[in-house]
Amino acid sequence: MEVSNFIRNIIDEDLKTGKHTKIITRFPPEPNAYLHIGHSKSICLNFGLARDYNGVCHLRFDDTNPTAEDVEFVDSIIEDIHWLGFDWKDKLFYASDYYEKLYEYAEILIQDGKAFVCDLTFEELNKTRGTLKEPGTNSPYRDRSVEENLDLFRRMRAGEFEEGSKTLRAKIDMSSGNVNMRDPVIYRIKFAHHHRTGDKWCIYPMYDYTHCISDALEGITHSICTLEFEDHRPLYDWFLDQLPVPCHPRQIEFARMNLTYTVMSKRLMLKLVNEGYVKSFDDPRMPSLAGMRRRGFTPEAIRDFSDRIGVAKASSIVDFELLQFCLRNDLNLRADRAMVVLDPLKVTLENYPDDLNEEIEALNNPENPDSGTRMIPFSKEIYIERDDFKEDAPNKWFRMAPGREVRLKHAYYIICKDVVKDADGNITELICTYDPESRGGGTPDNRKVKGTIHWVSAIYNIPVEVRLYEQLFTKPDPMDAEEGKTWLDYLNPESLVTVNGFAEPGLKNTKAGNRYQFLRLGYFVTDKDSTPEKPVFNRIVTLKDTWAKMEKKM
RNA sequence: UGGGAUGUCGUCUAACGGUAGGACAGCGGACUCUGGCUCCGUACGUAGGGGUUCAAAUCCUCUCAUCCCAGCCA
Repeated sequence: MEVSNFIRNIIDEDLKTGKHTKIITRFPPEPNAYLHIGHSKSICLNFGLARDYNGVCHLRFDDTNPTAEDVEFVDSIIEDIHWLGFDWKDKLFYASDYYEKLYEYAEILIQDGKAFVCDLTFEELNKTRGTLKEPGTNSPYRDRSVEENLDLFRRMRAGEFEEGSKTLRAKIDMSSGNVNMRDPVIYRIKFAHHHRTGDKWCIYPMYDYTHCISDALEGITHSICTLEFEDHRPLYDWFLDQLPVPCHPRQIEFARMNLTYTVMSKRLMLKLVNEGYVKSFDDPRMPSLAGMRRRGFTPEAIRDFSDRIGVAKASSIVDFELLQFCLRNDLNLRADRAMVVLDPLKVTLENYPDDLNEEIEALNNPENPDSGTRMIPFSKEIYIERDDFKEDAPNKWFRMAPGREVRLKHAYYIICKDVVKDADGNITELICTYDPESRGGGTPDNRKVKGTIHWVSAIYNIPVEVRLYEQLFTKPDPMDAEEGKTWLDYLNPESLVTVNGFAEPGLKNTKAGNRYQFLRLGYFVTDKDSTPEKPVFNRIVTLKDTWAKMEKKM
């Protein structure tokens, strides 16, 4: 699809004026958490730009805080981005690759009198920083000599000082309205083991200092980040202006994505897992890419979704319905159909020969002529969906009801003659007749039937477990809680309903990751818990249900 | 008088002084061996006031609303 947005306008202009002849973007995750659907916007944006403009997108891990980061996350992030369909070839970088260069630049800053070693404690520093409305005050260590600063900084690196006892700070302006400019810390002491550099360093550079220089070292042309970094841009530019860096990338901010019925912060996702509201980080209800992957969402649908939501600077919350649309749109063309009954009601065809065993041919996917056909066993006793029968049916109902004729998908027309009930009045069975002339779903007299329902043989079927997933929350914006409530009060108790159903036998050897449309029910994916003895399916998304909508209005 | 940003159909987004367009959702209909898909039709919007201009979503101005910032996190 064609996309137009303010970032592309900027790039078009830069290419037109000759500011750049080629663009380089980057996706810079910190390896301290799993990726979620919100990240996919940034991933699709950065890699998509590189793809469309014939440029390059780097993957760079922003690993400057060893106490939070771990290889576990670099591995999962790499897996997720690849799964989404993007690749960076040999352009895989780590901010930690630049530690030595970053250190050299810091000495330059000191030599130029633009950075100083500060002995203020954490609390003291906070006190002198001022508030949002009041300016801060200069550190008493601000005017140390270049020689002293250099000596102290080198000794910081050498490990002579305790954690927290000293920092290296940029000398900018303690009275700036932008608190980021109030002599920000650029190095802190941490005696921590880094997942890549090991114990080589005991001082680590801060984000603001590291990010802009990393961008410059990699020749990034457009450094695209989210809105909350807008306040940091003056600092980004300040560092690059002070230092002899190879280029000065342009930072551009866009609004991060929010999605209805979803929480996306790392903290909240962690709580959902740790406190058992979901089973794991790849629980199919989680907004993590791992969860969505297990849920059966396709990378194609997520990329399409990314294109459709666009990019802008106004904060927004996207309807989850759009993602569902993208999913159905993609799956409709690709998922083979299958018949599964989740809530069985037995139907006996009284005029069907006792000893007849037929196989019915069925189209795998009417949207895809190449998908071929399969055979489904038919028998005198079958199961239909309990919902598809109504004893007192309204006029507009054209599924099964006493005396009404319906079509069994791919098979025969049947008419309900009798309803069998137990002592409590529950319907236990339907006695029907079938029209042998209607085999394959049509009759010589071209008789029309309004309703077509799905079914499985009551004899030749396999039991399957089906996990019906819905939104994790009942409120579009769970964070917008009423008085006295929290987001956890809006957890949907029915976000997972597990049912045991019956499927056509062909599903026996399904493999994890296979996707299907269970006719009239929705799209499903085989879960990794699946075995040949007991296939397990996750519902990806339901089909649109016009009848349910009509029923609601009645 | 801290600083920074943002306001366009219900939602997301386009327009770069010249017909406010698209998508999802909604509504109505056609088609259909899935009440799916597809197709057709339809309703709905420039936060508010003032100004500049032949012409303003777009430029100026005031107001209002919302979001972000006081980690040795990113």
